[in-house]
Amino acid sequence: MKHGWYHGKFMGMGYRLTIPREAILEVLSSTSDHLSAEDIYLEIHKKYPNVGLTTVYRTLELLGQMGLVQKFDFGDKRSRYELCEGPGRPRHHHHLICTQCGRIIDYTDYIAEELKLLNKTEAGLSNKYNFEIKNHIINFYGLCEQCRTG
Amino acid sequence: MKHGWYHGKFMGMGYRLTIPREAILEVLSSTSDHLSAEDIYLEIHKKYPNVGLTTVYRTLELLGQMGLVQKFDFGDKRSRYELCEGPGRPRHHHHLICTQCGRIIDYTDYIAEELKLLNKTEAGLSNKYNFEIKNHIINFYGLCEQCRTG
DNA sequence: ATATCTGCAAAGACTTTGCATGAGA
DNA sequence: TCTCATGCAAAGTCTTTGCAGATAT
Repeated sequence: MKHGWYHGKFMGMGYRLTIPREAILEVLSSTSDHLSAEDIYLEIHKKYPNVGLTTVYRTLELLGQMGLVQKFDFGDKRSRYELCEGPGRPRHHHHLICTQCGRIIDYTDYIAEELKLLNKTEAGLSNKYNFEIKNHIINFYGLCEQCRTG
Repeated sequence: MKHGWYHGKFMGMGYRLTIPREAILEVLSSTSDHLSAEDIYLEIHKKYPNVGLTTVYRTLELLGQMGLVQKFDFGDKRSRYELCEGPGRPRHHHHLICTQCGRIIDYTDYIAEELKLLNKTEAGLSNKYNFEIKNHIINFYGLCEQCRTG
């Protein structure tokens, strides 16, 4: 088995690098979509038909704990997952979520300024609450172009 | 029936102001906790034992659409709800979420600076994507004081 | 008066758990 | 070898839906 950039991370935490785990990371790496567990399962199923949905859920949970994957709730009722780290990752981004039609727009604008503020905020919050911040989410809710006019 | 600050909003949208709806708004108004649908149901049940959980869900959905209530997902698997508007509302705040123990800390620090950035961002995004922003969420994920040391 | 809202029960959907088998280091 | 990971099936839990009766305006 070839060893990706995440190999060290797994070993370091005492986890095993298995086919399903690599497959899931591959799927997440190769898209910028916001995939649900089932999306991932179906994709993997093409290449590894014997990998079960249960394993996908368990792996996503693990990857979440490892800080490799972030879980999102966009209002449809299934969780969605995105890779946080890794080479070739799209830039840090946030989401515009249409509360009417559920459409999601990724945006990467204003990130530089935002990051400046966030870093400052994070430092202050870490200090005040003794809270170690690993990640953050910013979501904007509203109406997309179509739903505004429609 | 007395008419709260939200009466006009309901009438204006063609909705009826009913006992369960007022009761739910009252419960949400009287706490700064992040209540689940069941929390709200149980609270209301003390005073109005005949109001059903279904109605709570339906009302929260409606209030969400009206922009009065915001729905959150903090990682435990039930949705949680907070009032957005209204008199005596706690200041605009965001959340620190401990990914280990699930503890949630509200914070209101740095909001002024944040708001400045957000307004700028919102203006830019509205313009670029023709997206009408109604609301936003910022969540920080990490480890709380106890879980860091433990 | 009448369109809307509610409550109960049942269904629906996503996610988790139990347990024996299989696989990585 | 030996612990950790997987798959299947079944269970669990939150949330939604159907429908007749009740209610607000």
